[in-house]
Amino acid sequence: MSVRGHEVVSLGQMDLRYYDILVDVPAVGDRAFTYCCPAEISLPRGAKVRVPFARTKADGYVLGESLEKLPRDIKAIEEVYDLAFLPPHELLDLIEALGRYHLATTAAAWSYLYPPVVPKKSLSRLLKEGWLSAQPHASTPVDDCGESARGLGGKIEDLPVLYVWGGADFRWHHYLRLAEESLRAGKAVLFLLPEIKVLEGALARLEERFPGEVSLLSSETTGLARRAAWLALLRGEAKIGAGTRSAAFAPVKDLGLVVLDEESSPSHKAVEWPFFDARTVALARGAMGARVVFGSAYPSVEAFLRIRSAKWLCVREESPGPGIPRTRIIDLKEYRAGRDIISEPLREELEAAFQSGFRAVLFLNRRGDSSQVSCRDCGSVILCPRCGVPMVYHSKEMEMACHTCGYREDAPVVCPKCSGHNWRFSGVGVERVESEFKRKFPGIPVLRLDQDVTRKTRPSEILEAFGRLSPGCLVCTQIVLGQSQMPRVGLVGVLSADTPLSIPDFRASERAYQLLSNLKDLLDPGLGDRSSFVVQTRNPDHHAIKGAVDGESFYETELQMRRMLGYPPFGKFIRVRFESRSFEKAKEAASEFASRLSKAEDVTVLGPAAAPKPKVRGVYRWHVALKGPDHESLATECGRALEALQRRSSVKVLVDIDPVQTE
DNA sequence: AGCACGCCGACT
DNA sequence: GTCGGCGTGCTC
Repeated sequence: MSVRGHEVVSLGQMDLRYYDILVDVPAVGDRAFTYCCPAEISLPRGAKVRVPFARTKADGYVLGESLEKLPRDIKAIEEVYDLAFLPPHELLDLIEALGRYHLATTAAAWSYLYPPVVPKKSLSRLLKEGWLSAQPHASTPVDDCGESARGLGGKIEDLPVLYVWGGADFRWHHYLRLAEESLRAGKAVLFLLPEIKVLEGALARLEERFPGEVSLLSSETTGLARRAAWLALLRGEAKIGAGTRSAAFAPVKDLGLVVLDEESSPSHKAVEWPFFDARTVALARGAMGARVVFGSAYPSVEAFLRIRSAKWLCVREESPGPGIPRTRIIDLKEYRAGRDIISEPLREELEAAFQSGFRAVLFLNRRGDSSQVSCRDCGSVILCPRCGVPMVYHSKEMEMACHTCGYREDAPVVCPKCSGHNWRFSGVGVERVESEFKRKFPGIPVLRLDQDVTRKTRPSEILEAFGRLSPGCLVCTQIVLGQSQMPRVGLVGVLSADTPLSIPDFRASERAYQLLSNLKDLLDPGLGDRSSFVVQTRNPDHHAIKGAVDGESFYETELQMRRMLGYPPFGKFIRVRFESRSFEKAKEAASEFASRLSKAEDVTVLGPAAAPKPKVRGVYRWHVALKGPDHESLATECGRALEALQRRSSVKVLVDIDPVQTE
């Protein structure tokens, strides 16, 4: 037995044990490697260890004792992470199955079962401190998760859910009622919120009802606090956990209830490999006996279908009834007052609102002044040198900014290509809206809320100032949504509802519907029909726009279209992204993958195409989307095609099962 | 992920 | 002739 270099323990004379270990290095897949450690140290399945791997170190997870001894040098485990954090057996099984579902490695999936900062000890220290006292779950598998769930059993989508459909107060009334019920039965509760802002709001409600009892699992809380919360829930010392996406994995003991709020928020889905979705994780945990509750004011199309087909149980808030805001769709094809973005009918609506002393919100989901600056002489567009997307002009700072990577530079005076100095500014952003508003309503105070303003001022300050205005106007981007301090207003004007519709994504309509509905909810319900919702669009007949204005006709139309095209929830969808520093390589790999799959039965191949962000920080992105009738066959075909694809270290492959956002 | 091994183009 | 490019493969 040779142990090279400056090893901490000399294993030369010792009795050894061998373990099969899954190293958390995506490129090696689920292949196990054998490592050794002193025979006194026994490691249970799922134990997290640090091992030497290639010329570096890697984290790994114990699969079990190795039966066959390899006829070669076997390296020793270097460190062992505190076994107090060992997840229960059933959860390891479940998350392993979830990893397979996502075509991810088991190690990558299991890594989510540990908080980010876990103390670890070297082998020598473990031997000195007396190992056996330090292993709580090693010999006693945790038993309290109801019937042992062998993986996922059936299909994830078929697991039962209670859906709470309504406004925030209505939802939380039910959430808290169900939580109390679960706690009374001695079972723990896990709350999942889409993002940190929403979590803070939820925490206020939770703290009011369960003061001092809520353990925060948010990735924003520091490593140590999160570790303590994690451990308390794992040991059953704490009974209520709350957090964002990654908290869905928290190994809570005796979990009786998982509440996932704002079900339709895309933030529940990770944007990085392996693209886990908190909704899927929550559903999976239902397979271990926890009750799963989803809620939203505007369910996703998938959720709507399951509710309607009675697969999921639903409690729904009664509609508010009288006092519905006046709504108006303005066809921009008719009212195009030159280059102005505030149309004449919208101007009139605003004037009327201001005369009543109301506040108004003008929404446009684009920052800056002009989304594209091009040279009138040679036609060249100013592009980000790193991302290749058009840069946006910000007049106040006289800067060009890349909204993909954040790169900024001074606005050019002369064209770098032809030395011309006649610039064309096209596309409108909120900064242009602000200046146009000032011109049209010189007497009305106006504030702007977007990512650029928030770099210097906190949103809460701006919203507080806005709340004191009467009348007043707030020109804003998406950032207003979910701001807890947002004052209610008498008018909401959507300057263009078309941007979200033009995104090449089958969920574009759904997102536009959600966005418009959420914006409509900024209106003061107390004002009833004195408040108004005004939408400017070039697609006045689009079902997403009509749906947001007159109720939920949206879902029926959208379901029909999705059924016709075989999109979710009527079919399964996988997106595979190919990344490379070389444009050609990324494209080549995507093309080869696509042509390989074009022969497969029951698979529709979309693409290859350059990804919506075709180049990010110097890396080119191509993607291929796959459509098929069920997950099993689609994932199998996808996995097979990827294996057959010749390995190119210069191309990174990222598989996204059930993609939500397309990037 | 790193890092070596190996096979084709510019150069002392 | 060699130096060095990175494409390919391996890591217990």
